[in-house]
Amino acid sequence: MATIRDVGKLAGVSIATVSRVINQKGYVLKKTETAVLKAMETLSFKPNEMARSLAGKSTRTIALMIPDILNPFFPQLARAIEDAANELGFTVILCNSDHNPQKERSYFNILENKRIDGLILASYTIQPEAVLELQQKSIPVVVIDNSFPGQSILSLVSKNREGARMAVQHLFDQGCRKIGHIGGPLHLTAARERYFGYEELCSKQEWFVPSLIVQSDFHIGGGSKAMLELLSRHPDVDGVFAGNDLMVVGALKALYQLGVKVPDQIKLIGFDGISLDFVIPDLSTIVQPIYSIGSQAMNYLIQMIHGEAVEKTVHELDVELLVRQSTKRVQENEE
Amino acid sequence: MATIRDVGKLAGVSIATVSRVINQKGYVLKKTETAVLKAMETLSFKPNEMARSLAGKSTRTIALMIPDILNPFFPQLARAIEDAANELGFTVILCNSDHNPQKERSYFNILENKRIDGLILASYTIQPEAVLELQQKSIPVVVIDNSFPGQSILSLVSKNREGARMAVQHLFDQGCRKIGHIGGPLHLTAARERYFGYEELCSKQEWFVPSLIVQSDFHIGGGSKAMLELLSRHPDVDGVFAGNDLMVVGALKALYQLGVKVPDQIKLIGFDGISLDFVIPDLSTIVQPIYSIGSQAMNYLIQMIHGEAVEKTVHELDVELLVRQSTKRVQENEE
DNA sequence: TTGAAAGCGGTACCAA
DNA sequence: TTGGTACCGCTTTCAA
Repeated sequence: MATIRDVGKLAGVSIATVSRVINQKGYVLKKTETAVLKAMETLSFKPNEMARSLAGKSTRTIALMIPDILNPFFPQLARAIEDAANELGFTVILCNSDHNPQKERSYFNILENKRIDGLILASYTIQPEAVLELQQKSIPVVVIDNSFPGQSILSLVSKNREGARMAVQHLFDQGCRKIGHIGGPLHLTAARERYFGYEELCSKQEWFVPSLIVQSDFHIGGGSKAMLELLSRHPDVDGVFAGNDLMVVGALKALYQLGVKVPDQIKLIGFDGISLDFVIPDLSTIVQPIYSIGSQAMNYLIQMIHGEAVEKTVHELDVELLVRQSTKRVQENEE
Repeated sequence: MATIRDVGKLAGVSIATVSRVINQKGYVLKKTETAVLKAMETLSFKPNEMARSLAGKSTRTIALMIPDILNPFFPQLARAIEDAANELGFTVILCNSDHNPQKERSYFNILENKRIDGLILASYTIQPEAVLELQQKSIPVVVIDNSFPGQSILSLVSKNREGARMAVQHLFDQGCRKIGHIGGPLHLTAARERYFGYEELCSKQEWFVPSLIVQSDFHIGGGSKAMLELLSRHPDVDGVFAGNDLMVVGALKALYQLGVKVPDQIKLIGFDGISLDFVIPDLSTIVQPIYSIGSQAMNYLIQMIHGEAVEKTVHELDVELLVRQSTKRVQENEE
C-alpha cells in the first residue's frame, strides 16, 4: 500500500508538500499540486487514518452507546446519527450496553483507548459522575433520552410531561371518562415525567383513584400484564395512556385475547412513535422526534469536538400528537 | 495522558519492557512486571490503540455494512455481530448503505483509510467483483443474506428454498387447498429461492395458476397491495405464503380492513422470524437463525483475519418452522 | 531478561 | 513556495 513517501518520490517533491496537498493547507503551486494529485492517483494512494490520528489530528470517529439496538427506539436513533456523522465525515462505533454498568465501563475504556472524538450516550443506569469524568478527560459527551439537571452535561430529551398531557387530553376529547395509566419504571426520568403528566390532568378528576395507575416495565409482555391487572381493578376503564408504544402493543394483545374491542370499548394511546406500522389497529401516540434527536445530538457533539461553546444543559424537544385508529370515536369508526 | 515512556520512567525500565508486559509477550521477570503494572496503575495508563495499530498490529475494528438498520431484520444481525465482536475484543463500525452503490463505494474507501480488519457485508446491489477487489487488498469479507456461487467469496445464507417448502407444506397440512404467494423482488436471491420453493410444491397441483403469484417488494405497504391484488384475482385463496414477514403484516392489515378473518378464512405464513411480537394474531413463519448468522459471520471473519484457512464458499444455515396463530386450523382456534 | 533504536505513515514547525 | 526533520505512541528486531 502506497505511502506519502511513495507519492512524494513519484511526484518529485518532499513528503511535506504531499501532506500539504492532502490537507489543502499551506502554499502549493497549482503545478506541483497537479503533479502530486496525479501521483496519488496512479499509486491509488489512501492516507492512513491511523497515522494521521496519531500525528495529532482527530480520529473522526464517534461512539454511540445504547442499551440495545433490538429495542425499536434505537435503530431510528442510530440511523439519524449515522446519517449525520456520515455527512460530516465521521464514522460511528456501535455499543450495546444492556443496561449493564460493567459493560459500560468496559466500553468507556475501549473508547478511550481508541481515542474516539466523542460519545453519544443513551443510558439509564449511568451516573452523572461517570459522564463528568469523561468530560474531564476532554471526551465530549451528549446524553440523549435522559437528563441530569443542574449538572454541566448536555442532554437532549423530549417534552415528556407535556406529551403525556397531550395524550391524556386527547383521550378526554375523544370522550373517555375513566382513564388509566400503564407506566414505565419510575427510575427512568422519561417514565416519571409521563406519569406526572397523566397525574396532573387526572388526579383532580372525581373518578380518579390511584389504582388506575399500574406500574410496568416498558416492554410488550409487561404491557399485557398491566392491562389485565388494570382491567381486573377497573372493568370500566374506557381509555388508557401507556408510557410507551411497546406497552400499548402488549395491552392491545391482552385486550384482543379477551375480545375487548379497541377503540370501541377502550381507547389506547402510547408514547414514542415507533413500530407503528406493525400493529393493527393503527396506534395513536405521542411522536418523539427521534430522528431529529439523533441529528441534533450529532450536531451538538461536533460543536463540542470543534471546541465551540455550547450550553451544557438540558435541551427539550417538541413532541406531536398523532391521532389514528386506536383512539377513534366509535361513531367515527363506523365509516 | 500517560504514555508508555511515562510508565517506563516511573517503573525504572525501558519502553521495550513496558511493551512486553502490555502484550504479555517475551521474557519479563515477575518482579519487573509487577513494578510496571503498578506504574501503569498509578498513572492510569491506557495504551493508545492508534499507535499500536500504526506500529503494525491490527485495528481490532471491523465494519458492518447493511442497507438500513431501520429494517427490523438488521438490528438482530447487528446485535449478534456486536456481541461476538465485543467478546473477541473487536469494535464494530456501523454503515448504512441504503442500497446505494455510490454510498457503498464511499464507505469502502473510508474503511480502507481506517485500515479496518474486516467487513461483514449485507448488500443486494453489490457486484461480486467489488468484493473480490476488497479481498485482493487483503481485506477479509463475509457476505450475509446473499451469495455468489462459484466465486471465491465466503457467504452465509439461510436455506431459503427448503424453508419455503416447509411453509407451503405446513399450509397444506393445515388444510389449505388454494395457496397464493406474495413474492419479494426477484433480483434478490433470497426472494427468488423462496419463490422457487413455493413453485416446486404448488405448480403441480391441479388448482395452480400463475396468477396465484403476486410480485411485491418485501415491505409492509407492498404486502397490503399484493394481498388485495391476490384477493381480487382469486377470492377463494385460503392460504398465503409471503416471501417475508413484513409483507405478511401488510397482508394482515389489508385483510383486517376487509373484515376477512385470519386464520379462519385465510391462513398466512411468512419468512424471517422478525418483529413477531408486534403483530396480532401471532404470525406463523419460517425462522431464520439471524442471531446465529451474525455470530457465525463474525467467527468466520475472525478466522480470515487471523489468516486461518476457511472455505470461501456459500454456507447454508437451517431454518425452522414456527407455528402460531395465523395458520391454526379453525377448529383448533376455538379453544 | 532487558534496552537501544529503527520504523509504522503521517503532521507541522522552521529554514531555506 | 518548498524541504528537512522532529515528533505522535507503540512494536519489534538485535545486542548486550
